[in-house]
Amino acid sequence: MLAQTHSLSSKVTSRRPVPVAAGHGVESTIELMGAPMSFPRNAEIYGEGEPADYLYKVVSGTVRTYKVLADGRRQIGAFYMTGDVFGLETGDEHTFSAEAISDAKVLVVKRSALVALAERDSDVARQLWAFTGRELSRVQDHIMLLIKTAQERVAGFLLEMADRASNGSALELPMSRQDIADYLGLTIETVSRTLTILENASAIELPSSRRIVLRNRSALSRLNA
Amino acid sequence: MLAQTHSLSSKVTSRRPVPVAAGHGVESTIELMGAPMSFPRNAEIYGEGEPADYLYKVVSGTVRTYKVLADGRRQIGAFYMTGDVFGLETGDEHTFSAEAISDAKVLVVKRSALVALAERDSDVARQLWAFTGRELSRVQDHIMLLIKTAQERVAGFLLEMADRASNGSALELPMSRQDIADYLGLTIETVSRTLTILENASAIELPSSRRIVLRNRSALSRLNA
DNA sequence: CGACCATTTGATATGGATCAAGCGATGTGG
DNA sequence: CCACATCGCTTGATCCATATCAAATGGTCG
Repeated sequence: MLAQTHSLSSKVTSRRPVPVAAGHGVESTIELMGAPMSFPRNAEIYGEGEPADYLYKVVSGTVRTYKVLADGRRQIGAFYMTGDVFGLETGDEHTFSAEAISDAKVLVVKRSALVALAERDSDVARQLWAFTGRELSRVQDHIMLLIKTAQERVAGFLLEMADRASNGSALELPMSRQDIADYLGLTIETVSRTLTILENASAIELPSSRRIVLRNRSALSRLNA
Repeated sequence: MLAQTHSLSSKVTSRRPVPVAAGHGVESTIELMGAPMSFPRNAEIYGEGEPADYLYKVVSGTVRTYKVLADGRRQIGAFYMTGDVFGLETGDEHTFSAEAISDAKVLVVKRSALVALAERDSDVARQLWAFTGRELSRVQDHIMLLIKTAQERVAGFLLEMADRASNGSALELPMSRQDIADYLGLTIETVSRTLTILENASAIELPSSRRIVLRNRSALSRLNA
């Protein structure tokens, strides 16, 4: 837990009028009800086991969620980028911790407000469900990555990132090798070596360590098994 | 796809009156609306990519869900036992296939019926959401298993099964070593060897291959990291 | 420029996979 | 009722992908 623990109680009462009618989903509701907050690089947004009173939507920057095992192994559950919603739980505690990877702005919404809204507005209810459903299928895909070889994992990771955060075929990674390794269940050395192999196979280019150009997507897809 | 593809259209129109009022959840609704069906050992219940028009609740027996990669590797997503709900999707296709591990009876409910009900009954809506949420946290736990050592995975698996399907410390496994291996991301040989190691460490006893007695849960928990 | 941190590269170790054989339970036909 | 085939499981021997340990390189910031 960092110094930057947020006390939202005041901020969350939105400055703009709360939405009333049905017919529009949570997306806009979050925009309307969300209180903007900023977190510096590596700041904790919430910790595993803390009450899940808020959900979040990334405005800018990138967020990682993770768990640490007793012996220090860390597993990153997901990376969230602009537009992604995270921190929504059906239980009352966060099951992962969340940190800003880079300086990040997020909208923060009180969960109880949305749940109350969902009571009356079945559109909102459906969208809350849909968020959890999307998360579920993301995690299922993640499992399919974790049973593959190192090359397949790294290729899959690059394709996933390209789908989400690329302009054309150039890719600017916000996260470190350690983050990638902990997401893929590999070591930084293996991630680094694998990237070199992919570069030598001219599937990618590495102008700098955080910048990756996908030269041959079909080769990557093939590797992705 | 097996011969036993089910055409439910007729059966699903329930013989008992459809529930009316709010205040009770999906659980009882499934009991009321569900059409009982039986699947023999190894029968397919649904296939990956098929329309997810129904959801299921296990009455007896055990069900596995799985995906197969291009090269034949199979990953089992989950085992569902008596009382468990499976096959509920937020999208319109099943993301995994489902098969009966042993002869199984399930209740089958048309998803559209529940979704329609959820429109009016926020209790039902909340429970649909909760099912997906429970599934999500199961899959997240599964990920945490997959990054561990073989001993930790097997120990974790045994503890999980004990929590769900044991009378006292005796455990009757409905699934084969191959199923366990494909759930844990290991080979059958490694599963078998690991069980032997746990037996030699007197953490468990193996009266027969499908019967396992947990002798020392805290040792298993310790292994579970 | 120099210190620091992230990343890459190299050398070696090892956990689990693979290949292969043996074993025990279950079922079938003679 | 027994011989034998079959199938699932265990055990053994070897191999290999990735981890671990260690050093070199590069990029960033004072």
